[in-house]
Amino acid sequence: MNNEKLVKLDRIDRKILEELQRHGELSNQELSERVGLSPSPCSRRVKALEDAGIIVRRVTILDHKKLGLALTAIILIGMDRHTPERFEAFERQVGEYPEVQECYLITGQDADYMIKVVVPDMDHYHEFLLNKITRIQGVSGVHSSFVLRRVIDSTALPLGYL
Amino acid sequence: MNNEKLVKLDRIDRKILEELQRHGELSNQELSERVGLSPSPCSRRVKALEDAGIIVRRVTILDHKKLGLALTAIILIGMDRHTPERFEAFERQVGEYPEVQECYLITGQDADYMIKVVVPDMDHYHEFLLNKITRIQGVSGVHSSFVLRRVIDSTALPLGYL
DNA sequence: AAATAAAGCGCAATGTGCTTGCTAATTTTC
DNA sequence: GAAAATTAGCAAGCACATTGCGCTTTATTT
Repeated sequence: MNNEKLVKLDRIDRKILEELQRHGELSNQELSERVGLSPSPCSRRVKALEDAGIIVRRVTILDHKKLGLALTAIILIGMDRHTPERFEAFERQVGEYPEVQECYLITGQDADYMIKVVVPDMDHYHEFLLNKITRIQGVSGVHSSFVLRRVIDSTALPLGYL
Repeated sequence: MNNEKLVKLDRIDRKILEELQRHGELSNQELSERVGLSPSPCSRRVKALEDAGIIVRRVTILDHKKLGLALTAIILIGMDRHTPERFEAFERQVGEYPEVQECYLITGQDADYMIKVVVPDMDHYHEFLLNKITRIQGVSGVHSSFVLRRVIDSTALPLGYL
């Protein structure tokens, strides 16, 4: 549970992570075959990776189009004052909105936050922006971009550096 | 496998999706309890949601800091010419780089692509930008921002609109 | 409104896969 | 190079997922 430094990972651990990041549905049996291990040590390694906090959680990815959520927006947001109170209030408020999938505090003179928002269509986006984002105290500048095509949409980390 | 219109989803289906998008590790047994169903119909519903393509895939989320991947960058990229060949070449090339977690073709006059990149540190980022991104044919403008804090980092879709 | 058709739930049983203890082998350390 | 520690593999016990089936509930039709 601590945020301490890197745990030692051998080649098999990396293989396990590589497989699981892309195929979270894999049974332990199939995973063990792919990494060249028998089921029991494979299961133990996965558990160790979970306990070490390297494996954070498992999630299920849904199809937004099939759920009627066709519009994804990237919004760059600037704040009027860079005080902790402003930031805290913004972050607390943004956390209340399920439409916000990602929110990062970023560097750069153009914006303080970058958020990714998923909504059904442009009407809902407009409503979201006006009634939710621009209403938050301290939001001074907003610049919207819309996703035309998802070229890459992954959660996988590059494990080649380890 | 088709991209046809929305399948009808009742309240229980939505509950299942709501649980699974946040807790992909849930056993069918525990899921069934949470949505107020016995295991068998719950399993059948999940399978139906998979077959309908609403459940796309399961993934495992890893801890980047523990893996020594401390730097996340948001890069806005402009292209010199807006021709299909340019776009195709860029997208093909970017797909080769495991550091790129997301890549979206977006609207806006400032940029054509927004990509999210994960690397160990600033040195590696610099190298990545110079040797990989700016080398791609047609890349004319690049603007980098760096993630200072991950306020929200989720893959969950807002299911309240259904 | 009554009857029929359709869809979905729950129970039970079967089969598969996960997990834990233990022994042997491999790797690491001094 | 020897001892100690870590880790793989085997086997067994156990838990869970899944499939068939009868029944209830909902939807449809006349």
